Order: sequence, then structure tokens, then C-alpha cells
Amino acid sequence: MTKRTFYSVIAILVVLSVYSYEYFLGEEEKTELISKGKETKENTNEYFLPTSTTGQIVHHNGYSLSYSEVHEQAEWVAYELKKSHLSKTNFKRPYFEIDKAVKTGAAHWRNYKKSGYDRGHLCPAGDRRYSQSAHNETFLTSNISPQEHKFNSGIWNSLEQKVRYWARKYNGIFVITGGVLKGEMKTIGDEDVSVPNQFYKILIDNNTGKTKMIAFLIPHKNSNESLYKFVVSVDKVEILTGIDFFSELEDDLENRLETSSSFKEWDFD
DNA sequence: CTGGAATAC
DNA sequence: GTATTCCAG
Repeated sequence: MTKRTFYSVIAILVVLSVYSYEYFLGEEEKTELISKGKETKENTNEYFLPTSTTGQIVHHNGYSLSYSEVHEQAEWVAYELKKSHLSKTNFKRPYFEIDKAVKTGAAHWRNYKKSGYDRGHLCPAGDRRYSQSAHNETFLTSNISPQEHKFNSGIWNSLEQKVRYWARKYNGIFVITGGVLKGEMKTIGDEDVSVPNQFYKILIDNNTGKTKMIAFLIPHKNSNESLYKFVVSVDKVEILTGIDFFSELEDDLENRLETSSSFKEWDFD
């Protein structure tokens, strides 16, 4: 065996062992890895979790979130939307449940009843249609924020559909989304759930060889303007929210990508 | 797709 | 609270 062949065999063994190790991991152990932020894989966007300003990160199978007890909703929800996740299966909408994984107690859906606001999904049900459990998991009150119906079914819905389009086109993307929980906000319900004045969505594509990201910041009202008009730099969202995104990226790359508000790499159709 | 609400049990 | 049916952006 030549030296070169020997090293090739070693390389193959290493790759195989990594994959088999992961294969045999239970969900709990995977969650462990995620929370420690040590999971890195090739050809995937998984696990770009932002920092938490509230100190309460919760991991579900289909998404992770950072819960703000003060505002009774997540400051961010993060998940990977793989190409393979895209499905047209039509599940019946379940009832919203209180997220028991939120130790401080997530809000009850009653806060939203007759409030005039939608229970707006942060991780959309439409992104988790690959299994019944993944779909139902999005119906936790830690995954919703009060949204005007015209906003939710309008421009926000358009953005969510664009995300699915990009996930299909770019072979999966990683999504971070939430309301901007700052400043004066209206509240609804007995638990005073804050109504954000703006919502953001940040996408990173680490699959197509060249890492690219894009951020949207949209006022909480419907708009007929084109989506690209709401593109901002990731830095702007960081300044607004106090959340640090993509800190695991190499500093130069992080800095270069986060200061940019260019969207030329993203096909808007 | 995104959702609410009325009604009956 | 759950299930069904009907409704709107």
C-alpha cells in the first residue's frame, strides 16, 4: 500500500465514523451538541444559533428558540429548512399549546383570542410539513408572535414563500426570525404579550460553496412594496435587537457578510 | 399559503 | 377544551 493510499483509507474511515456516530446519536444527545454549538457538518446549514439576550434557549426537534419572558414570546426562532423538508402534505391545524420546555412559562394562546391579532408563526407551519410531529411542533405558543392579519397573510407570507423558494433553489437554507422586542410596544392579553413594531428574518446559505446571507426588516404593517426594499444588513438587525448572529463564522467572513446589504446573490424572480 | 370565529358537544 | 364548518387576506 502506498503512502497516498494509506492516507486515503484513513480519510475515508474518519468520514464514515463521523457519520455513523451521528447516526446513532439520540435526539437528546443531538440537542446537547446543538446547545453547545459544536456541531459542524459539511454540506449543511445546521446550527447557526444566535446568542440569547434572555438566557433561555430551548431546543425542539424542528427548531430552536430564545424565549423572552418579559415579552412572552421568542426573541428569535432558528431552524434549517432543507430542500428535503419541502412537502405538500396537508395536515390539520392542531390547537396551540403552551411550550413546557420554556421554564419561565410560555404564554397561553388565550392572550391572542379576540385581541385582533393573529397567532403568527415564527417557524411557519408551512416549513415543517415533512412530518406530522414536526408540523404540530410549530403550534407551540413559544413559536408565535402577535401579528396583524393583513401583515401576516400579506408581505410576511410572501417572504415565507420566498424562503421556501430559495430553500428549493439553493438546496436548503438556515433561517432566523422574530419580532424586534424593543421600544414602546402594545401588549395583548392577561399576560401582556408584546406586539412588535417590526419583524426581521435572516437567512444564511452555506450549501452552495459560497456562503451568503440576507436580512429583512419589515415594519409591522402590510405593504405592497417589493420584498427587496426591506433588505438590510445583518449588522442593522444586531444593533436593533442586541442579538449576535453567526458568531461562529470566521471573523473576517462574518464581518464582511454582516455589513453588506447587497442581495445580488439572491434571486428575487 | 396565512389565519379567525361561530356553533355544538 | 375539542371538532366541525365556514369565512377572509
